[in-house]
Amino acid sequence: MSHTPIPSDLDSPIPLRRTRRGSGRTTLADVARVAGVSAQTVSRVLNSPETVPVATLEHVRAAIAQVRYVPNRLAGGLASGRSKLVAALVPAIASPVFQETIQALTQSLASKGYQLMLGESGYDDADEIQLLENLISRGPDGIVLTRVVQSELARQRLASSGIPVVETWDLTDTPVDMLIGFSHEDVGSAVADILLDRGCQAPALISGDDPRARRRRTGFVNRLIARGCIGRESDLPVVEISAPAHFGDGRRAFVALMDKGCHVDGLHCSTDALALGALIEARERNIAVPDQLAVVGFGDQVTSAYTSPALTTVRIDGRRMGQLAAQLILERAEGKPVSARIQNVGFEVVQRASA
Amino acid sequence: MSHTPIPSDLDSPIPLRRTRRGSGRTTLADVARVAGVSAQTVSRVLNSPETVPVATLEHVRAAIAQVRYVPNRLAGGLASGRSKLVAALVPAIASPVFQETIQALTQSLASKGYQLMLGESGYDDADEIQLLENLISRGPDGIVLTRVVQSELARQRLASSGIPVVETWDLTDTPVDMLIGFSHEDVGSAVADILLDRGCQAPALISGDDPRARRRRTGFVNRLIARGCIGRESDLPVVEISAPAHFGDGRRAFVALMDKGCHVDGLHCSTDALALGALIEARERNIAVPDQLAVVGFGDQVTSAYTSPALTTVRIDGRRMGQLAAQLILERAEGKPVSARIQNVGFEVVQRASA
DNA sequence: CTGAAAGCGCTAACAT
DNA sequence: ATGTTAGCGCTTTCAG
Repeated sequence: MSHTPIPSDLDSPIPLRRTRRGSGRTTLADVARVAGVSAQTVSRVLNSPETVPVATLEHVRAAIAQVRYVPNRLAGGLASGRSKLVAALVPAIASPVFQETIQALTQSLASKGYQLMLGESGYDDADEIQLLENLISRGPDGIVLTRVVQSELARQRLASSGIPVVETWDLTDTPVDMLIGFSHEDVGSAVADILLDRGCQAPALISGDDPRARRRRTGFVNRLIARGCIGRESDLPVVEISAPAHFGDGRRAFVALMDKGCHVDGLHCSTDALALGALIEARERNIAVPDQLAVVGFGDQVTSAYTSPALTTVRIDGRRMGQLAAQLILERAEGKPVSARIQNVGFEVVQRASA
Repeated sequence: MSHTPIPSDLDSPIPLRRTRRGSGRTTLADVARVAGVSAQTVSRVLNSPETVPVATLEHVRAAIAQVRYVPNRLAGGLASGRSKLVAALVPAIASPVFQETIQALTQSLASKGYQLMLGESGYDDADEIQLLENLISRGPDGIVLTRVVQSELARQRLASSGIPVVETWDLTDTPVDMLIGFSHEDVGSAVADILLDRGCQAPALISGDDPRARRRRTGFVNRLIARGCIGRESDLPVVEISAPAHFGDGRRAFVALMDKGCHVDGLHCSTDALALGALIEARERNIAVPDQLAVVGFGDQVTSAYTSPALTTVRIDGRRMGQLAAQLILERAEGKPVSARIQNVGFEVVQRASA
């Protein structure tokens, strides 16, 4: 109850209750003491230098350097409500598909002193919520998802957290908050057009089983039907591969397709990795690409331009999505008006030798 | 000055100084109120459930669920000194080389409720320190570096931070703290042996320019000299590529090598990506691999097993390094004895068709 | 322009 | 087994 009962000259022998030992690390207060100013002034030097006269600025900065002060942003974040942390949730970290996005995010954020926290959700939604809660509990200033949120519970948690959310790599009519993506259905249609335009009559599909690959498949099938190439969905030979799909899967899938005895003159693979596998297997079987078989991938991996024949594919600008997502979150975090909550970045058909 | 001057029954009209508005989010105290217990008990339910009787446990958990409480780990971390955050610093996020390590780290940490913060250092050390300070300021419980720390200043900062540090993907006699890696020199020697053992007489090298690639080069050259294949370093035709090296660079480098008019019957490329490029270009030029030219890569990317001919290469267990790094940090964080501060995980030569 | 006080939401230390 | 109290290190608010 008593505040330092009586200011005596003697060292108080009365045990001053208990005390928690500080971490021992240098704090703002230490800097303030050395510089002969208040902690507040040091804080201002760090966070709003424009409000401090140059003389003070330099003096305090010298003190900071002298004591090798490293701020504690956990404390800063707690006090200010801004952590300068951004969370990103990716289905698979090792998938080349999302790397440009992750890299662009990291770089765009780092340039403003923000840091990325990375979480891996996997392709099923089992612990999506747990992961999200763990991320939210760290008070990020924004959350970037490289897909549309699946479960209703997760959507609610995100919405009620009040944290800016950007969903990417997809479109939806009901985004949680902000959205930067492209239409997977349209990609499917565009690929169908490539094959039909070059005269293919017997198309086939090797597809992943994640929701987005499924939607590309839908777009592909619908366009084939619309243009009279096939009568109904079941007319299209399809091999489905469970995500994450690799090179070897494409090779095996192509074998499976051939074993079915299908005649195929146009093949769409739902990732470039699968397409490369198909390409290799076709060569082994002396099937000429593109003359006997046209092949179209998706994703435009770095390697795809250098295969022989070079792979015709669909290029997605993952880097741009990462940059835009970072921009939206930074704008929100700094209270600026947000450029555009919903953006369709589209895609680009890359015509190469394989189709 | 005054503490609630006179406890009166009336609502004090005296303005109670100022007050900061809480974030509005549900706090421990809210849960405590609903459950009719103290905040401390709720904290114990969350952090050391084994010390709480089952009845209380269930009661409090019900309250937590009811008010949809999400803990604030910024506050928790500040109070306890443990953030359950681990920082990782990678030269290039998009490089396939480090993906397995990042993924393994993320997964191993997530299983214990820890979260990964990712930083990209680039291949030069310009802002290594700034990045490190930014990461350190977030109070991580551990820092994983996918290389040996370069600058002395960075080493000091790391050491004085008191945070457990694991350097990976390399060996050194003077680790900052813990170390999990393999010898790049030994990799170079091993590759030289592969080529020499199959009778190559005119080896060449396409190499990256980062410090580790340079050390593989040294090991390669020294073994060639030791076995009498070349007389001195300058006898070896070398094309150096600046990191990050891609597929296309390998192709161009091989062109450069041929343009020099070198006769080459054995080629080592310091990454698989470079080797794949060389393989493609060799095919274009009707150079038979491995009969006229043996090719050995480094890294064993997923695609390397499926090229034609399949690539002989050196496999590094990035996943294992990530798991071990996570394990060491978790052990330290939980005050357990640490398994082994320094571990050489070695590497494996993967003999395939190209050599 | 600078400083003092209060408190962000939580856990450690002590007390019961 | 549970509660009380005092901070963790910082920023916000208000007062000069």
